[in-house]
This record gives sequence, C-alpha cells and structure tokens, in this order.
Amino acid sequence: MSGNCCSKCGKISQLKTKMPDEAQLYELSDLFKMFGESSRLKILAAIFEKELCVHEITTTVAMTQSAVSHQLRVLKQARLIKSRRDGKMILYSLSDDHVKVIFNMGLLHINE
Amino acid sequence: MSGNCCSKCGKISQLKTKMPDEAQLYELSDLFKMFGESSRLKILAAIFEKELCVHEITTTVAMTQSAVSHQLRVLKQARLIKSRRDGKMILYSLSDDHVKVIFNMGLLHINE
DNA sequence: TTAACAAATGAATATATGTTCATATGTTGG
DNA sequence: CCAACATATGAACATATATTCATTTGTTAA
Repeated sequence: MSGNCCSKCGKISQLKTKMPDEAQLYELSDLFKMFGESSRLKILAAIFEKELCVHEITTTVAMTQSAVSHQLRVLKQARLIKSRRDGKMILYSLSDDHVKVIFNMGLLHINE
Repeated sequence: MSGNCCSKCGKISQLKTKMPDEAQLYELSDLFKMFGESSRLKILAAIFEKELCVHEITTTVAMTQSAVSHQLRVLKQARLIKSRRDGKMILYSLSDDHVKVIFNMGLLHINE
C-alpha cells in the first residue's frame, strides 16, 4: 500500500520536493483547474495526438464554436496549448509533454 | 522540446493509453477538480507528510473549522484521503501515493 | 471589393460550488 | 449524567466561471 503507486510511477511519489509556499500552491491549483473541467479536458484530449483547427475541435468535443474558442483562450493563457495560423484556420496543439504527463497520471489513477 | 518533459518523468508522456471515453473523461476531470481548488490543495499539502487532526489542519491552512470539514468530506468522497478516529479527534491522511504523484507532477511542471 | 468562411470577443446569463453561520452529533473525563 | 471539547452538517449566501448570443475581426478566392 505504501511505496510507489504502481510500476509506471517509479519513484515519483517519493520525490523530496520542498512543500510549496502559498504562491506556489495557487499556481499549482490554477494548473490543475485547467484539467478539472470536462470541456477543457475534452479539448486537450482532442489535440492529444495531432494539431486540430477550431472547427475540428468543435465537432470532436460537441460544443459550440464560441464555447470552444473561449476555452482555447483559457488554455492558451495557462500555456498548456499553442496555436499557429494556416490560411483561414488556426491550428491548436499541446504546448509540451507536461500536459500528457499530467493527463496520463490521472488516467493511471482512475484505472488502478 | 519534444520527447520527455524532463528526466524525472521518464517515458510517462509517451504512454500509449487509449483515449478515454466520455465517462472516463468526466471521472478524470472530477479527479483533477480536487486538486484545482487552492483550499483543497492546501489541505492535501498539510497532510502530505503525516496524518493530522481537523484542528491541526484548520490552523495549518488558516481556514475555519467548518470550511475545512466540508472540504475534507469532498476529498474523502473522491477517495483521496482517509480518516480514523483517535479519541475525540479524527485523523486524516492521504489515501495512497497517487495523490503525491499527481501533486509532484504539477510541481515539476510549474517549476520547469 | 465583396462574399463566404474561420475564429475571437464582450456582455449577459446560468450554474456550480466554496464559505459562513448556526446547530447537531459524537467522545471523554469528572 | 453533564460539561467541555472535536468534528460534521444543512441551509443560505457569495462568488467564480462556463456557456450563449450577437457581433467583430481576419483571411481567402472570385
């Protein structure tokens, strides 16, 4: 029961990270907040494998274009995603692998 | 930039987990939601090292006893923490190491 | 330049949820 | 049993934020 949660997690749970100060805790909760809304999580999952334009994301996650756009802005401000223009379209993709790491950690947890 | 986010994360970002279905995504966002509120995150951080009674948590996180109790209930329902009675007091601790893993993953991200 | 398409934005609204306040429940020692 | 302490709980309230609706901005092709 103690020790590592599973073989895939290695020694991560035992990392001796300094307990974060007040400011860091807010930063941290803001980060997790991004993953804590199903609509945002769906969007992140949609662009997990490859970049997609807003329209593709909209149909994938079954939300209105406006709602998607608003959430994309939030995710971008949090630096979890990035975008580039290609003609009329704007393509969105994950900023870096941290998103995948955190996402997969959550998956491992609920699938234990 | 691609590949692993950092040495500590190993191959986690490359895990070939099946894209979660609708139900799993809700489960996942509910999980992250627990970490996405600073008051809850403070409580989790407070009992990171050792179990604490409600009163100790209350003074550590600087919240009212009632607010702490309400959040403890939420965290317990999410199975992130467990409790045991010792006399008048009830001691709370983390359910398992998943909490630490996810917490530390977030820390690694914001400290990159 | 204009029409058609793609995406973003601001304001209003709806909803979810964290906190407070008052009170109830549970435990121990005298 | 009663007083003091520890924690939990329900309802009301406050606040944060996701979504909608209408509109605007930006791009391309004719």
